[in-house]
Amino acid sequence: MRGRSYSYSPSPPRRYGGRRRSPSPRGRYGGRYRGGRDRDLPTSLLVRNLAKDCRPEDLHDPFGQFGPVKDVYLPRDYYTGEPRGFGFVQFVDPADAADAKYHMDGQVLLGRELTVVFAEENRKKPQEMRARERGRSYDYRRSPRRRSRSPRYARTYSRSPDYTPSPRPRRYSRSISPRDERYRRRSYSRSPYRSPYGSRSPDRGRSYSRSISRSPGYSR
DNA sequence: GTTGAGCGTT
Repeated sequence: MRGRSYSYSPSPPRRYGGRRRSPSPRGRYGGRYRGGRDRDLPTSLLVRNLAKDCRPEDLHDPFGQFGPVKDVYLPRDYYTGEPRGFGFVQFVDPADAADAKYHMDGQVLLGRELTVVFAEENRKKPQEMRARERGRSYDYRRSPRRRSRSPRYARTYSRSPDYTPSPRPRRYSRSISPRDERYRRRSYSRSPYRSPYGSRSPDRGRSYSRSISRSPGYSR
């Protein structure tokens, strides 16, 4: 239980300044980094001002001209499913990312001027976002699904042409669902599908089901 | 090996 041990971080985490957005127009990677270490350069670009109907393909295509794109991800609202209007394009080579940023920044895509910057923050995990849900509007949790039945379908990322969406035959997904949250409030292990009394077919053999649950009143 | 609820949505 180390919770958040950032004391052990030998590398000083780059301070993003909290909420204050760093007004670095040039950014620290304005030009070519003469350190020689390319790995230090970010490979993820944050593309802002995307059209609502912008798809990962639309980004992957133009951005891919500068180099192999590792991944394109368009975050969407988890509850409403609406596109947030920005996306991430990750390159394999940071040099390509810098090049793409330079060239694509200001370009018009789908009638919108793109704003490309380097992704500063690291990727966020769902668990991290879950904590964020507290700060969010409370009303949003009431209607989590707007487009699909499950948020799983809300994903709009294209990673690979052959990406397998993790076809889990398991129907009882333990995944955290905005709706599922309500269930966890009260019971932890209780399955909503199974009632303690399990009256699945009350019409049929009701006395029968009873006998299964308990001894048929046979000798106490 | 990774993370799909990624920060900058009008």
